[in-house]
Amino acid sequence: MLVMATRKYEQRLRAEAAEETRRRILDALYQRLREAPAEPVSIDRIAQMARVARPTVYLAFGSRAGLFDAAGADLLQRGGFERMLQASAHASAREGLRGGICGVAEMYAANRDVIRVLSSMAQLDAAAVGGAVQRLEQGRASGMAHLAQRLADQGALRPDVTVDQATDLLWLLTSFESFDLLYTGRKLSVDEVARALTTTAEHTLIQ
Amino acid sequence: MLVMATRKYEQRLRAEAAEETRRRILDALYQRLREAPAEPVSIDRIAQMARVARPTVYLAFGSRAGLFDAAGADLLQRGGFERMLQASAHASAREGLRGGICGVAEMYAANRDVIRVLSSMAQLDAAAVGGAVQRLEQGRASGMAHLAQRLADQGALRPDVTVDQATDLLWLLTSFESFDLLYTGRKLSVDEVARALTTTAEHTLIQ
DNA sequence: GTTTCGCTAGACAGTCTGTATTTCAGAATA
DNA sequence: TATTCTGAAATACAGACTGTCTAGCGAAAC
Repeated sequence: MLVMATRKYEQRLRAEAAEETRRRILDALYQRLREAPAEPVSIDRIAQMARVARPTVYLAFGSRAGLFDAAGADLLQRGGFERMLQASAHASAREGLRGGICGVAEMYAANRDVIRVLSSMAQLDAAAVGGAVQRLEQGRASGMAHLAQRLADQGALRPDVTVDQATDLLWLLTSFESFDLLYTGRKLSVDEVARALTTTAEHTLIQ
Repeated sequence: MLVMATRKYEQRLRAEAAEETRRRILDALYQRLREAPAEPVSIDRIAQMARVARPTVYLAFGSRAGLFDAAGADLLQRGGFERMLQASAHASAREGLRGGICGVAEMYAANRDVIRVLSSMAQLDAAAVGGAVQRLEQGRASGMAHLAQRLADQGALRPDVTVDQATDLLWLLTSFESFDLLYTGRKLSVDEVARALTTTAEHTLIQ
């Protein structure tokens, strides 16, 4: 009791089981958001769907915000964010523009309902989603500034457009909100959305 | 008791008092949203700020959703929605395009924080804001379809742009989300936002 | 003076979050 | 196999919020 001989545990199976519990909870959240994206989400409901006790959710994610934060990070990792950045880093900045817009459109479409809720929650209550959304948007902001600079360096920008102005418009056109206004609001297909956004960017920025 | 002789009441002062109570509550809501746009809103808090008992809010607006619905309607009525529609109905469709975009930008800027919360709430929980946001968006949708048609009729559209495509882009560029991505997200001034959106619309749609 | 009505005050049920406590089953070790 | 550790369940609790109900006050309307 007084002196406890510390053992070294490897806990392979246990860590795996814990990880699998986290996955079940995250998947339950995704499922819930997909089947009812415009309804409030209760932790209790998510726990039931994951066949887990409610306190287990807090054990695994710390808080409600932690759960949504983890969902955002999970999306970032598995949702094709890498592929998107890669597409926008094409040697030709013009090609990078096309690839980047197509990339975000596909990424947004693949997880539309989940991103919809995360975005809106972040707007409504900054603390409610942890930092996941901010991190994603931060990455997008610097990515677009970089792309605008490369367009300028390669002489692709219209002469009456500054790098800052190009960054602003790219920021707008690659946002989830822009995508969703056309995809959900106007019922366009992913391809049609990508085409509309690309055409707009090219007409306004490229000479 | 059994037979109640119904009197005719004029209730001038009383109706005025009731109307003034509604106003106080709405103004308290606006104030709260402006001073803390990214925090959850409790009815109790709003009632205290309006120096009114909590049940009075329910008496005046029926429910939480009713309150937000009324706020949306109030914005529609007083927020310059009329002026905006008027501006986009200029004889020249080209001028209507410019005026419409400037009009929405000013309207959005005047009540940015309130519209921000109403929009996000509508996305997260359709029932939480009544029909106010849907009605506003419905009006904007038909307005933009109308404007696109007039641009086509007056031969102002690029030959490679259909009326539907023009409607889609106008829908995107006149949205609150587009405005706010530039205004709050990129810290542009109202004029700069209006100019960016107008330039984009003209380069992409107008020949 | 009497009636009416907007509003207050207080209490209540129900739902949600977040936390603490106890307990169990099974994995990790010896 | 026996022991120890630990992820998770079960339960209960405090606190905040919504929405509703009651009783009652005070002032306007008659």
